[in-house]
Amino acid sequence: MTAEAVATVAASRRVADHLRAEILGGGIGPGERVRQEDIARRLGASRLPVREALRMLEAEGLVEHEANKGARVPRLGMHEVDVIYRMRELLEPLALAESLPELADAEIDRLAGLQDEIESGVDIARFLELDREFHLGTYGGCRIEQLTATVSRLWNTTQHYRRAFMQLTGPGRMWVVNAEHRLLLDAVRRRDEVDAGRFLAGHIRRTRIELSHHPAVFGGLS
Amino acid sequence: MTAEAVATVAASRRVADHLRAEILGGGIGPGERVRQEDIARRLGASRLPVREALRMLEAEGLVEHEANKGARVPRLGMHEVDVIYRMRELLEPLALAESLPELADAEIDRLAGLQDEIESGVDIARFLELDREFHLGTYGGCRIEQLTATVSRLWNTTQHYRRAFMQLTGPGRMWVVNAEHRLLLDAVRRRDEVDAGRFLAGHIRRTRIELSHHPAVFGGLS
DNA sequence: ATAGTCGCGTTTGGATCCACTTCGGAAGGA
DNA sequence: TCCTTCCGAAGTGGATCCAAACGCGACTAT
Repeated sequence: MTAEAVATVAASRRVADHLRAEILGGGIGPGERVRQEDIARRLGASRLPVREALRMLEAEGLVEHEANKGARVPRLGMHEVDVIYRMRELLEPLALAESLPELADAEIDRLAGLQDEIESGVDIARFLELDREFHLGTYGGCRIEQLTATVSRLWNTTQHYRRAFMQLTGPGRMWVVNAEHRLLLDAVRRRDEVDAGRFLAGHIRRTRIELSHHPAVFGGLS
Repeated sequence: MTAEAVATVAASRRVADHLRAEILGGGIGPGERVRQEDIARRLGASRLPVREALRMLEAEGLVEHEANKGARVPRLGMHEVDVIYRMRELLEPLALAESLPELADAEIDRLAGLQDEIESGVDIARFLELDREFHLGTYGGCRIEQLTATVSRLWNTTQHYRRAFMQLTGPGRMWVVNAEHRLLLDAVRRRDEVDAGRFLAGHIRRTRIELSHHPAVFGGLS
């Protein structure tokens, strides 16, 4: 319609990006249906790229698909989220070790800047964005597609429960997060993969355990 | 064509299953292109379900997609396969621990039967099928979709290199595999997740190291 | 009054058709 | 002779149209 065809990126990718952002931002929420025609009209595209986009998101674990019944955002139980966090404890130190030698100093500076903004006091939505950008940023040097893709999937599928947890508990224990991030950053700067991996695994493990103390995060939703 | 429309399974799933079997069976091989029209004509379907199937397989890591250039089976380097095996060392013991309490005795008997057939002496193609069925079977009790899907992906993307390795080295050290499988099976029967996890990690690690001693597996391919 | 059944609307699944990009080859000029 | 450029074929991306399946509501019969 309007002159939006500036960059000829594939429509299916554009749709997928939009839907991903909407789901991660909390606009859709677990258990909610995603109707093809709605999305198509809303994004000004045909249903076909929407279908392909939904297949991609299904691959990323962001939606689940049932034959003749359409797509919906999956609803996870506490145990499932717990195991996904255990997977993160195992995989992310590996991704970090792969990334460390390739990580440019300038990039580490940028990550430190993100942490500065986190400590400056931001709202929950912004914190979730920054935290994600910070951690995934530390894996930016990892060239193993399978590993980075898997880690992203694990982050994506649990995003909603991180938000619910933050909304439930408030910023009271944010100082712990900040301390862990600072220690992690320092180890990254020293290119010390052992230290960095230990801090990282501890950071994820502590979050997992705190999550398990708040079952309300998984019970009461939209 | 023929009356194959017995069960009305979605065409896209049928296409995906067929392609997956063909790629895992070695019919397509790394670096090879997968043209939509070819597949569509060959399976008697339109190009649309083929496109959706390719998107699913892309999600499973079996093909990679480039805009306006189509899909091809990815070609992995030695380091990439090495890291994927490290991921397996970390994740599969977790999947096994999740699976063990739910695994029925009858299922364990069936897995032992698979190992019997492996030891009876089979060709490489059959061994690859049995080995895959054996290991993934031990994770059959794991109810965490993200974990089982990830493990399957890791198996899928490295299948071709396992085949190349077997063809290169022959069945000389098969007794090691058999011993490891037997020890693993025994620990599984005892529902000992610590022992089982240790044997499993060792099994994967040994394979990874042997693979790394044979760079020819990654160099010479059609 | 309630439970079962029929039927219509909504939504997804699939096929055919058209447009755009890419790659290979041939022709022309330096 | 070799490089450049243009053209055609092939293949992918996208849109519209048609068929099939699920869900909900109304109606009927017991």
